[in-house]
Amino acid sequence: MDKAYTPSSEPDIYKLWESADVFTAKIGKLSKAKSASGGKPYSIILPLPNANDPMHMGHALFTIQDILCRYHRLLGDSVLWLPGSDHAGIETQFVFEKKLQKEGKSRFDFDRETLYRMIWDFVETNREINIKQMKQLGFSMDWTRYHYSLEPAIVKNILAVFKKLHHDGLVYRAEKIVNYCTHCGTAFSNLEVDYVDEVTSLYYMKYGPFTLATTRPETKFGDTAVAVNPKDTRYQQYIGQEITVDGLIGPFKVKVIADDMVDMQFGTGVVKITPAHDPDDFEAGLRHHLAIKRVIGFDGRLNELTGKYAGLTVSQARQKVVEDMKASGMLIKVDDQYQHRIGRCYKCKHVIEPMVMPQWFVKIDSLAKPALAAAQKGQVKFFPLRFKKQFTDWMQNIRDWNISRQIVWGPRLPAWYCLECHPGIKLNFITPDKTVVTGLYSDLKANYSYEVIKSGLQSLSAPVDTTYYVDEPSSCPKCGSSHLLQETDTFDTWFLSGQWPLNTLGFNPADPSQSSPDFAYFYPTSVLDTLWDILFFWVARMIMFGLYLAGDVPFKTVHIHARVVDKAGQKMSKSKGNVIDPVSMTQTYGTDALRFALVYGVAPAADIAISEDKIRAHRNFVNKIWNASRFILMKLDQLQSSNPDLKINFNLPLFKGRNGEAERDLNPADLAILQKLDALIVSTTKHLNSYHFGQASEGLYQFFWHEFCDIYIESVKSRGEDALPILFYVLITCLKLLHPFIPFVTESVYQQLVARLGLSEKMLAVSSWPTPHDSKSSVK
RNA sequence: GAGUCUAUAGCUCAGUUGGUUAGAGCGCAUCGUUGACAUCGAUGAGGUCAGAGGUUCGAGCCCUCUUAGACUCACCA
Repeated sequence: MDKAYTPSSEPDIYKLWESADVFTAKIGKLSKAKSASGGKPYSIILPLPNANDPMHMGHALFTIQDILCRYHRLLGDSVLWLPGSDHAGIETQFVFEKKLQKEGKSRFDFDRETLYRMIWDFVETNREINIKQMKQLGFSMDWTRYHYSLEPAIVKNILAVFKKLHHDGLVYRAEKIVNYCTHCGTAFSNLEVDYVDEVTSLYYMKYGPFTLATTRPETKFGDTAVAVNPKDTRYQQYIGQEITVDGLIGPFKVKVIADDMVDMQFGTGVVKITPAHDPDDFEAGLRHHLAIKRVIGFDGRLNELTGKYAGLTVSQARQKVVEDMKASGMLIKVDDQYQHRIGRCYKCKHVIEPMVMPQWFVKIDSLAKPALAAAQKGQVKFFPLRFKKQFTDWMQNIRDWNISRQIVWGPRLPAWYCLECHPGIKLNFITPDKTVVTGLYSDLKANYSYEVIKSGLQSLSAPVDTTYYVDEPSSCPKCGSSHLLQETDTFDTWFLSGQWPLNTLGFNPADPSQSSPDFAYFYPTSVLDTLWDILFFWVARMIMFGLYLAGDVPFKTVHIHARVVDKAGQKMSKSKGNVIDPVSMTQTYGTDALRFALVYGVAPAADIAISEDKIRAHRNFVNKIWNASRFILMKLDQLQSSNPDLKINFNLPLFKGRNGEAERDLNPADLAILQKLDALIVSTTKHLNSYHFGQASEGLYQFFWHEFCDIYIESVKSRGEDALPILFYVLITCLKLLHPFIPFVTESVYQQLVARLGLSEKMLAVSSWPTPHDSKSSVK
């Protein structure tokens, strides 16, 4: 054996496991019943990484799942850990557009088919890297069951589920106010908006007979009412009246409405109502049947209804409007220290512009109720338990889910419109000579053929009342025209990943009875391990889809782990320059060192502080294991050189009588180490069963280094062959206990032992979980 | 505004139903090791477990309040 453990052998060890096919799940075919608790299906679906993502510490935390899988494999369970990767809709398109930008191009230079293919190729190259890196981290995933979210069978199922939702009356189109990012060019769900406290200005302006306070003077062109509180004695005489407001581009008239939404204490107790560009005002508009007047376009600029302000961006317009109001004496005062919350795009950080536009929604109530009940009944358990409350609170207040995104990277919604029946459909397309054309079909049909429009199509926007067909008709069922176009909106990524456990296990939404054997055997899965940040995005959606489609939850336990942060408790980010790259750490210190550092001394769901120092410390631990093993084998060498016939008797004496058997004599040092080892087996098992990985790893570290190496091995240096059985017994038992955490060094050592001792279990990864030597110790 | 979490040695953190002198890694000090160990071993310094009060025979752990951070959710212009 080399003088020190060399991580460069890790890829060979991984190949050894792969060649023995130990990670491939076998349905109901267990090699042997290895322990009382073993022999059951145990499955984990990997929280699918984004296909375009380079590996970071978040991925390295899959170690937790690997520990569980390897532990259960040793228990004798039929283990499936199913890997995959996600096309990650907006995330990927965002990265790709940045790349285009560097090349001096933009997405508007291409038709959607071309753009889609370009992103596809971009993702394919990265997907391979991702897989290679996961193997480097030793993850015992079943690569024969790897899936990608855009593979044809999965997309087919997604579309079938959409049709089922539609058939069940749970899908609808509606013109609602949505969170629109003018920079990303798409709407988002409520979850994708970050609200940031910011200090801005609050403008007090003359507004007909009133003075009112607003943060958004530039939207006044879209006002269709002004509101006061019905109890406010100051304004009683105006309620129901129509007032005239000087609008900078000429006077306009609005109605004064009374609504409880108005806080009499705030500002002057008067609020201008802009239903087209504010969520609250939109709601008020519904209550009072107000007109919706759009004055901001999807490009983030004021439109033709704003006179001289048309073409200005929102912030430019605000500045100009304020200047003009000041000049004309309409501006009363400005509070420039007004603190409030501004919604920003979680992706690009630009201010979210609430917009009224047609979108696709899923009615969520009938999906959420069973999911809520499942959490409350404990059908899905949460660990740590506090996340259950967070989950149920959210599920009780859930709103309809906007599933449509105005991007190209993802499956398009399976809905088709007839252009001839609905010439009011708005089109964007690029002609063969690379000109971008925008307009209503009714205005364009004379100059452009259907074929040119279809092949160059970038996006379309159909009025909310447009008839659609969810099965592609060859011609319009109403008018017989063949001029049909498919909706250009794509699915929210989470609509796909919400069905991930079902799709990867071979569930057939069209006919559940035709689902694959994997589904029958491994569903519901055992554990879902993830970070809390996607509890609502992903976990909630999976539970809803699982119950809705398959009638059962997708996993029995949700295990929430924390974020990896740096030594100072800061989130790792490129801009802070505090990112520790897991791949380079494995190259420097070995994968095992990194893995152990990620779980050692970490409390459940507490932030995981990682530093190169910590990884180095655990590299030393890994090396300690290597050298202790080397010492024991050298001891064997020495003894065998003087006694070639030396045989090791592995029938260790029990230190308490088993079944009334008499106690045997044991050297006090032997007795002590065996008793402590038994306690270690019991505590490690207990901690793994309760997801206390930090404590499990600490116990193993303490025992191996300070009990076994410092005390026991030191004490046997002067002893002869009588010490060998217990030396090997303790070593092998420790290798098994440590293997889930640090698979490479333990397997590497174990292979040496197999070569020297001819052990019956030839591979540690599929050996057996230890039970206490003393029959009276018990493992829960 | 509602809710949740965190506060333990210089630094990063463990401490699972309350029980004897509160632990680890890194760092620090002294000594020893070069035939298991990119070292390793031995010994040591260092904490009124955020503050105050309470329950208890007994509290880092349970309860209340205070202070300081972090996070989640929420439509106030």
